[in-house]
Amino acid sequence: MTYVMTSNSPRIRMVESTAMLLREHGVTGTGMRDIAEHAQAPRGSLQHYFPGGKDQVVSEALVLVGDQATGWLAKVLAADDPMPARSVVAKMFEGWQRALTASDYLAGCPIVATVTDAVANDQLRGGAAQAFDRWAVALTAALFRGGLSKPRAARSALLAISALEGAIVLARAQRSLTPLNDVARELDEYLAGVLAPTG
Amino acid sequence: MTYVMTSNSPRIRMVESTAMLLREHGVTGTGMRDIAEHAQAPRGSLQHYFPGGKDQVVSEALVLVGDQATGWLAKVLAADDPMPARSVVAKMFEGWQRALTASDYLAGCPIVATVTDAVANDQLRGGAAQAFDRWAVALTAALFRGGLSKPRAARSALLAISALEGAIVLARAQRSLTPLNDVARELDEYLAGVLAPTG
DNA sequence: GACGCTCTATGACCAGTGTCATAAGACTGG
DNA sequence: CCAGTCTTATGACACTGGTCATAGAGCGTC
Repeated sequence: MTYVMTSNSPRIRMVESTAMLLREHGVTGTGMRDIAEHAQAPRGSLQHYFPGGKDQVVSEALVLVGDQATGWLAKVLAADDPMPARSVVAKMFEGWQRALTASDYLAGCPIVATVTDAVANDQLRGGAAQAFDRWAVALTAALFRGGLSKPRAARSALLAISALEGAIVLARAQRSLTPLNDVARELDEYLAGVLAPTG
Repeated sequence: MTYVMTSNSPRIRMVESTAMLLREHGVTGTGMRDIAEHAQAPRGSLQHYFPGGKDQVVSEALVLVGDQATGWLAKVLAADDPMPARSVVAKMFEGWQRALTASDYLAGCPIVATVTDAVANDQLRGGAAQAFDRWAVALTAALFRGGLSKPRAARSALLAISALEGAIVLARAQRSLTPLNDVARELDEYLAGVLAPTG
């Protein structure tokens, strides 16, 4: 699989490569040599830019994916007319449907991968928690602007993220979009109910 | 952490140990030596009982957790009076809340762990898919008996499993039950809406 | 008792890991 | 031009991974 690198800086390239490799192989499955090779950078540069070792590279990769997740939500928030909550969630799912088919169901969420095989590592676990939190905060804001009450938006964001993450895992296991589609549909129905005037 | 082994058979003990270790360390993070040690069995026995190597042990562990997941759902189905759908889902979440606090947020779902760092391994990926499928089928039946229509029960089961799995990951990352609680609450509301006569 | 089978036990091998050490290149400021 | 710093490049180390090979117990059967 070929990836398009967005930067010429070796440092950034390595962080991006780490994020990509994490998706398919997890933390323990991704070696420092793999990262260097994928980023087309020498192994020595890894040591140079990331004296904190593997933990540092992975941590920065988590920050990067946090940026990506919150990035388009920030755009949605900055748009002139508010996007309805149901559309926000729907678009989030669509993005992952594309990602899954494009990677032949190999790519998953790097944050989930980090949690599942590095819970015991406080630095990485904390980084994952922070990434989730940033995502949840951004989505909460978007859902609030999209018509949900504040406390409801927070809980709905948590539900949407959880359901999405779980559905991604199911979809990868079955190599099928069905879980993602079904979950998106029921989630939409839930949102419709929550948004209904008959609160 | 001490686990209670349910069997004296070394073979079964090793499969059980594998399932337990998978929860905290994932596939790549769990070594054959770890399994043997945890099961208090010699390394040679692993080779003897599982000539298929690590893949075989992990696969059998996945079958085991599939059994556990479908086990109590079968009991629910066999009960005289049907358990309402909302209660079924609620109880599923409660079980995981206990598991998380008991393990200090270290233990996750072995199936998720397998998918996240062994997607490329067809045998393991297939085993995970099968475990998910058995679970979904059993839960669908329980939800159907609990008051949902057949097609709705299938999609709701997918949503519930996805949301649960995702919430487990979030909870482990944050070392908090909040995601699990919030997700359970919103899921319950969704089920209430789905069950409402005003379809 | 000797055989055969199941199971236990241990040592070795090779490929892989993250990290360290060291040196060579590249490029800027004087 | 040359000194100094940033970056690249490679080799080595200590360790762990799964697997293979082989031998040793335990035990029932002919």
